[in-house]
Amino acid sequence: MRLTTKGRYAVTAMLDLSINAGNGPVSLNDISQRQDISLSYLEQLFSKLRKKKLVTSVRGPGGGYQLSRRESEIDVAEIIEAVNESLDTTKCQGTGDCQNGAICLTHHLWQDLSEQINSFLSNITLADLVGKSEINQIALGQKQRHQEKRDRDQTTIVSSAI
Amino acid sequence: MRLTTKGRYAVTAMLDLSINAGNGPVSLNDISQRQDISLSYLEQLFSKLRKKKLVTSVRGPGGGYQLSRRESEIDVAEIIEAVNESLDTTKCQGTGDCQNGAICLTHHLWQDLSEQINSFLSNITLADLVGKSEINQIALGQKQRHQEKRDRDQTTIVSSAI
DNA sequence: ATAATACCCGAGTAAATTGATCAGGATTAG
DNA sequence: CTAATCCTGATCAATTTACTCGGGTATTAT
Repeated sequence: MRLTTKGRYAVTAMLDLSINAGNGPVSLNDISQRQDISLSYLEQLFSKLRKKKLVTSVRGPGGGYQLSRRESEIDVAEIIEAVNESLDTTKCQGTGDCQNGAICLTHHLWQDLSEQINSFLSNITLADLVGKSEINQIALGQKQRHQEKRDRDQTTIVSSAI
Repeated sequence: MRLTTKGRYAVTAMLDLSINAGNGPVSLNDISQRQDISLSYLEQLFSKLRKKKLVTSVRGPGGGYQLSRRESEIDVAEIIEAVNESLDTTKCQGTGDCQNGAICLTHHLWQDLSEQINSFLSNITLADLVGKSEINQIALGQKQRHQEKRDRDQTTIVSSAI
């Protein structure tokens, strides 16, 4: 098992998408700024999320990404799996041939752990996360900082045009 | 978080130690053969386990390693942590400064998951694992194959001495 | 039409980690 | 003394991560 920045970024970005939906598609540029994730890296992650049909894309100006299902029907486990991070903790990926063909001493332990992790994460949907007050608090702060940055950039453009 | 062969090997080796204790110290050579783990790699892992006081060592012929506490007082979580695999899944290692100083959108999610994993693994001791019938079955097969290998090696030595 | 916006795609890369090997010491039982 | 065993450190190939770069292509606003 491996749970690194990759899976965390994917979940974070999907959550950002949920929270900031409502005004049409959300661009990766906005997510990149709000969540502090490199744009190119986001593109790679969303390519996988799109292939796994978790999001749909709209090209061109005003375009971006949208959730392809309702928030309540996308759980955290499938987002992590979509970006290729396996939640399985066994050596043999569950097959049971961990020690040259035979089962290893600790196979059952890892299998049980994998089930625990999986049931925990697949029972949490984006809707659950969006419903949490702490998360909305954090998101609010991020939106404000993002808006301020936009304003600054705008000022820069105007002043450089003078 | 990272749960790879390293942590699995450590738990497997400690379990082997529990099962095959009783006739004095267990040598890494035996564990290596029974569990199919490279001897040098085992040495690296046991160096860490010793520093974390989970095992004690006896040098010289007939030497090996022993558990430094009772089986019922060593849990799986501490074995994994002893070999440097953190069970924490947050980006910030729990501090809460995940996004340049501020807390990130998904901090609480990963914190909850980490607690789940930790409480699961720290509630399982070596004694619990040794008590499972499946595990003893597997261990029995490993002991037999190990004994057979010993016999073969012995024959080889004898015949080469002729 | 044209330019701007945004998605799309593949190659490349530094740093870290993993799992392993090798070479040598130190310690102790027989 | 000698063999078994622990102990230590160096080194290594392979893999992965998180990221950058350089180019596309589709769509829309002007």
